[in-house]
Amino acid sequence: MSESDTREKLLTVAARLFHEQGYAATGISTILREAKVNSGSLYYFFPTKEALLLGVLDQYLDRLEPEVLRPAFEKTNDPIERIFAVLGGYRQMLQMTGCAMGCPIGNLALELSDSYPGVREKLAGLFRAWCDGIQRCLDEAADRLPDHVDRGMLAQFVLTVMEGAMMQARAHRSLDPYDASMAHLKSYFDRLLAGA
Amino acid sequence: MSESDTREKLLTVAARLFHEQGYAATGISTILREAKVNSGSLYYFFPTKEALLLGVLDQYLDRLEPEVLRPAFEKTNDPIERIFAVLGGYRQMLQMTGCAMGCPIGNLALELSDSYPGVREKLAGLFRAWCDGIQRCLDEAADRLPDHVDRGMLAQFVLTVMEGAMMQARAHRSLDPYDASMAHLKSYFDRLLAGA
DNA sequence: GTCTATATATTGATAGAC
DNA sequence: GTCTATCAATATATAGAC
Repeated sequence: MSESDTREKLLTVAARLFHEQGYAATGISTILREAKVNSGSLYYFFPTKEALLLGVLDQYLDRLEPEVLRPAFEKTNDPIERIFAVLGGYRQMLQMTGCAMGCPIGNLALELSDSYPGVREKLAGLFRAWCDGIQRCLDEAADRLPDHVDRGMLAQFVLTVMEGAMMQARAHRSLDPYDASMAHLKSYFDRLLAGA
Repeated sequence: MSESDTREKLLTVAARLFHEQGYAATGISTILREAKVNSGSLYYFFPTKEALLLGVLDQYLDRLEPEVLRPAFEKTNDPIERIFAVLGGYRQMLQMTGCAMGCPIGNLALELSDSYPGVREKLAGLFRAWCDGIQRCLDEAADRLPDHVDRGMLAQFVLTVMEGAMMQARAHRSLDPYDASMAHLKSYFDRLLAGA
């Protein structure tokens, strides 16, 4: 196994465990066991557990465009439908995990925004990048939206609804709250687009 | 100090620390030190750390009506304004903590929905109770809302937006995302109320 | 870069006197 | 109900040979 394979494997396993169990609840020893890597190797690449987390967050940023946004955008050419295609992707993730796991970024944001400043900044950067993707869609649909709408703020609202909806779906172990919130978001968009 | 004073103090300190640091990141020893209580006393009242958490959640449910809903409802008689008064209360909490702490229930929901079944159910119960409070307002305003609106789902949407907005405020350490999302929620309500 | 062995602190929880 | 002392397990991290 090449050097960077080990690094990648550690990032993959750590990302999965942080997502499944949370950061604090995931022990280094569990990561080592599941990645089949020894302690010395992990600490060769990542001096601390926090550094490993930062690596995981960097990886999420790298994968946002190719694995989250682009696949959804490819489903349709209508910019507003593209936004709801992204939201549909998260619904699929909920469905596949029985509404157990939620958004990996959102989970970490509420678990440890405060604890580590560097982590908080990276999480904020991830949210900003996600919103940028949504805003690109909104900008494309600018002529269909009322003039007074701040498209950056509207993108932020879309993220807000998505994260809140995933939280509710997870807490209730049901897609219903997610679908209900998506329906209202859709209704809001319909009204915005109609009353331009 | 009377027996139940000790229990109350443990619940108060544990609630604060779980809110500030998260559940997994909060050690029993820290709770004992800050509550000035000895190990034996804690385990007399709560057989495990999880039981202590369940106690904290029970306390949150007890205090929802008197400390969250009623104070907000007393600020105005208009049922829709009452909803936004509740949301304003959370804004105040964000402001007082420099956007550091977020919603105690939401934080716990994303940290440990999956880990402990009993905990997840109590969290879901808390969310349901909160939504019930909002729905009472919506029911009062039923004649001003379009007939097709499911008021339970709309209450759920209000919670979704509130939780998502608190997450964003915390991640960005700024009230702006919270205010932006509240403005959009208000705009949605205005459109619903106008187009009844 | 990887290996094994280990250090040190802290974790949640218990025992038994009072 | 509260106290002190302590347990066994686990935590993150390190040392040093290979």
